[in-house]
Amino acid sequence: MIRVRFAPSPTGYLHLGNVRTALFNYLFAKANGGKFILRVEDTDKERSRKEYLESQKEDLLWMGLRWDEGPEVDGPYGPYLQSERLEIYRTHIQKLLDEGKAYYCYVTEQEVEEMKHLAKLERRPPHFDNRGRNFTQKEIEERKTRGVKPTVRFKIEHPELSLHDLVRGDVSFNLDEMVGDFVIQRADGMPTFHMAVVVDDAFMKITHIIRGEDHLSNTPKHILLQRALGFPTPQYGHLSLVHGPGGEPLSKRLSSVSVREFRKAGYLPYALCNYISLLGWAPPEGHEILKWDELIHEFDLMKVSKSSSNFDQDKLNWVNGEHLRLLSDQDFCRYAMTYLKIQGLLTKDEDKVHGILPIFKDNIQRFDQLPSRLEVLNDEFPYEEIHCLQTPEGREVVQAALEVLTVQAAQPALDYQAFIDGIKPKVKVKGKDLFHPLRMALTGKLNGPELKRIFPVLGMEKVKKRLEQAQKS
RNA sequence: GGCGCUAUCGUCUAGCCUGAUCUAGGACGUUGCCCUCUCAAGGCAAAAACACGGGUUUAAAUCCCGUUAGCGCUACCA
Repeated sequence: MIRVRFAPSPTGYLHLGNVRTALFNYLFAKANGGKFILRVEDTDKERSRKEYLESQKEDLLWMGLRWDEGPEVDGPYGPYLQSERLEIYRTHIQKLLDEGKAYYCYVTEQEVEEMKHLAKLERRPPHFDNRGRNFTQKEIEERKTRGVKPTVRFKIEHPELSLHDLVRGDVSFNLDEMVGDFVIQRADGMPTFHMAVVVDDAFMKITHIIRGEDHLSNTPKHILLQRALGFPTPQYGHLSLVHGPGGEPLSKRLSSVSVREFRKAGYLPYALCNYISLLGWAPPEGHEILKWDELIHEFDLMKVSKSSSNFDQDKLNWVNGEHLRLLSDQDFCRYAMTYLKIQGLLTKDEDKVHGILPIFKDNIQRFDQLPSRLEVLNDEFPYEEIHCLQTPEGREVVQAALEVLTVQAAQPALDYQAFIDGIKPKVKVKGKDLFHPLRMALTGKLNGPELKRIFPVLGMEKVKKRLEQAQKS
């Protein structure tokens, strides 16, 4: 049974890079009949915040990435918040201590800083020199009386290590050149990330660890820890990082790529997933627009690119537009209404909005373009471009349209084709010069759905009123 | 600085492992044309890339070495 996890720390909002990792985990699990687990890495008391945790869960759910085990869902290996698992880490740290694989280190944080500083000056690799390993009993006593609180460090004994990474292939490390003995328990008694991850992944029976490339250099530490504790080593897959449009690394500060912003902008969640999947991966058949089920079926972790990629808003917009067009009118309305309601943008009569929504389907890429489109329903609206109404030709068109209306007034329903056919012989212009003033007069905009479709929803009375309004401009 | 990772059109990528089928394919974007009595949507077409330098080979985008550039890690953050 394949078991994967997504393990965010609640120190900010989820962004494109985070959810890509989550998505790839999810897709990998689902394609293989496995389980997707959510674990919260909140051992950093300073930076972890409850509101971030809530927003992260909310965003994940919105994306459609429902976890099989985790907060609120539970499962056989909980709890799923690291802050509630402290006892488990403690016993394992004790075990390492008892077996001499780790030791209390009385070197202060300040000393470590100095060491690093000095190393930098001397142009040496700035890593810990393991001095705490060899303190005499006297030195330790002396430091204890000074009030020094010890950390626990893991002894690195076998620094040579290589692994086969699911996405990167064979990778090898020599820890001697990278780091010294590393901290597994802080002076305040809290476990560090390395300790917690290793213990949790083992206890939660994680088989595949799919995470960002930023963890690649941590992996040897984790493997060493697993060996020392007698845990199996899971399969690793390190995903390349996603960068911003300019090639700069994505950071939590860039709110423009946070899931919340995408949600606000009116993207379809699975369109977003579809786009994200395209970052570093290409569907074998070349069809890039994939429905949720197809995505699960086609996605292949082994085919994910090793190099990092840049986020491209234009392509996301295109993907979303394509998905919008794939929707039935009914579904389009449902999604659109939900969006408008949640974002508090539904300021007009619900039935009216509902009735007109489908005509915009071919015309928008995201739902946040809807409010502007819906202005057609207003009794008054600004003209986006008044110029075409003020030219002699423009006035002629409006005038002619009004004349046709009075002639047709006797008829029960306004017929679009008859309306246009009526106007044509009365004016010299045609094509663009004919339709632009009409569109402007009726909708106030340069573009939008076909006039043919706008016409019936407006009705005779409104059309007439608008033309008269345009005449005055 | 050390260690690790990466390198194909502006962007996302196919091809690389298993050299010849690559005058390098697709998609977004861009430009042009068509469709429609308008914009958009749709259709068609064009411009656009193997980072650089050395090898190996009859033959290299593909294998090897080096250079350059970017990124990551180098925390008592995760």
